[in-house]
Amino acid sequence: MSNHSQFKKIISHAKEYGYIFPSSEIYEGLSAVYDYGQQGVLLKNNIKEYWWKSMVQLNENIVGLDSAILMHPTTWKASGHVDAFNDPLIDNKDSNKRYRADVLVEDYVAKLEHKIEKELNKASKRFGESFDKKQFLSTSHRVIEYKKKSELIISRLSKSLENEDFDDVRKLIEELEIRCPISGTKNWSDVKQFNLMFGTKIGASAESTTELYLRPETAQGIFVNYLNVQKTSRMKIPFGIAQIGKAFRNEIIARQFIFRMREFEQMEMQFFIPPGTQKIWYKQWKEKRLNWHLSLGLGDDNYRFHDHEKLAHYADAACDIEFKFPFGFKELEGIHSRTDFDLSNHEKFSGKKLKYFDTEKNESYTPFVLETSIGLDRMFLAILSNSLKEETLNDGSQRTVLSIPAILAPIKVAVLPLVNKDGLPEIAINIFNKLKLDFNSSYDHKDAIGRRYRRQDALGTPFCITVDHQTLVDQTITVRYRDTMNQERISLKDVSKKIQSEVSFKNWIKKV
RNA sequence: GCGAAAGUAGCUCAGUGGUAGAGCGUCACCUUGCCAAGGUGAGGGUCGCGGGUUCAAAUCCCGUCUUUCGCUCCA
Repeated sequence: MSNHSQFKKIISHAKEYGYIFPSSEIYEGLSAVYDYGQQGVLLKNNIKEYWWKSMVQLNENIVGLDSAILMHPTTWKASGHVDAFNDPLIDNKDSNKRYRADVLVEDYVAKLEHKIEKELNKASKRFGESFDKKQFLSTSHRVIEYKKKSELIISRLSKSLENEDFDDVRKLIEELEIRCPISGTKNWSDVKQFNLMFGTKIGASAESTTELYLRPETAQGIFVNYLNVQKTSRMKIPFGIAQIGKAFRNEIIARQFIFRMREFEQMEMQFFIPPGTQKIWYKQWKEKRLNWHLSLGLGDDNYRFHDHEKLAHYADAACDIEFKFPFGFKELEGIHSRTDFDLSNHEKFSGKKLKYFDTEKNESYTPFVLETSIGLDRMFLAILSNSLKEETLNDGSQRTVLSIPAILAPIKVAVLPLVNKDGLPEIAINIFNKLKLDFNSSYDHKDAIGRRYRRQDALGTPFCITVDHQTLVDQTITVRYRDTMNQERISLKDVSKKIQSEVSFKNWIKKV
């Protein structure tokens, strides 16, 4: 099956079996927004729980947090998002290429600087040892002209950007006769401001409203609370704060099903460490996080690290754990050494001291931060796309199976009477009523047993318990396994224990 | 945002100007079957939406929305 058709198959399977629906579908949908259905919400919750337990429950020095989506607007100035998430963009109408308008101008200025360098080199060759760089720079007409020009351009650009005068940015590009590197033409569109953050308002009356943003990342809720948590939990550095929550980004193009959405969910852990130790912790968390992924058994070859060369405004080291999606290796989780960028900026903007007093070192400092940030929806997609298989069995028949790792499977067990008579349904319902106290279970008596097995396969249910006539005689049932299709006869009283061992956190995380 | 393709039942799709179809799935009844596709019946669609051309539009034209792919952009 080609990757493309495999991906389409995943999308339709997700809808058909209640995992994911397009948002507001009866109104023709909303671009790049999706809803999680009855199966999807269970899978999603199970992913969250597996992550949460691995972070918070297993680590004495990591605690949780659930901060609000709405935050004080200054938060986003301090975090750098107001600047970094605001790009003036311009399109060339001939090549249909989009550029950052400010980058186009800056490239032009860089060319001027380059010309100055050239003049310098030429002159230095001409004058030999007697060349006085300083004097040349201050006397060469050409150099002075270039310098003046570039200074003028830069000051005009920054002034226009500051005043959000995008017409002038466009005028500047036209006056400088900047051409598109692809088409070579000067046929430019208007400059448009793209704010990657969603704006909203608080307050009911028009006069009293305050402009707010929906958070573009959950991390800042952790940063502004780190001292609250540290003081009330008696945590000592190094310690971490974990959080799962929604974030919003007004992506220009959101695509590829739930891979890039405008509303998405993150699972983040910010780890607070002494300055200078970030390299050690970076390495350690890279390893830990990869092992967490591998524990789910989706295939070791489906993961790889991708180190960032271009770093975000807050990082001094960063990498992704990439997963092999149907459309190629793509980011699943990011591990970033965020330095003290966020905390020291929050100190600056809030005027509040966010220093930690280290009793061992007997000094106070602004902690550095090591971040692990995983896209929950991407994790969901990774599992879904990896699990969906079309098998051809020995007898030539087809089987669609969703081999979701048992610990994450939405429904753990289905209880099925072999036939819908002879008292078998009553026994099966009894078993179901007991099992549902511990597991998400389902009961089904409709259609032939084989078909019911296949139905559960497509839903991703790892275990089926079948009650047959022998159950009446010796109190045994059969457990039928989704992935192997094998059956095993066990005593009725061992059923719960059996399922428990297959889906227990202890047994899964042990595989790390 | 640009370009290409697509949108008809829950899913996959046929239908290319003349009464809206199939397979699978769903529901009911029969069949009591250990790995899909037994029988009978039922339900489900103003053919993405809006406009136009026409005696007549799922079908032709225009616009629009949504999705996939390619470019582009992006923590």
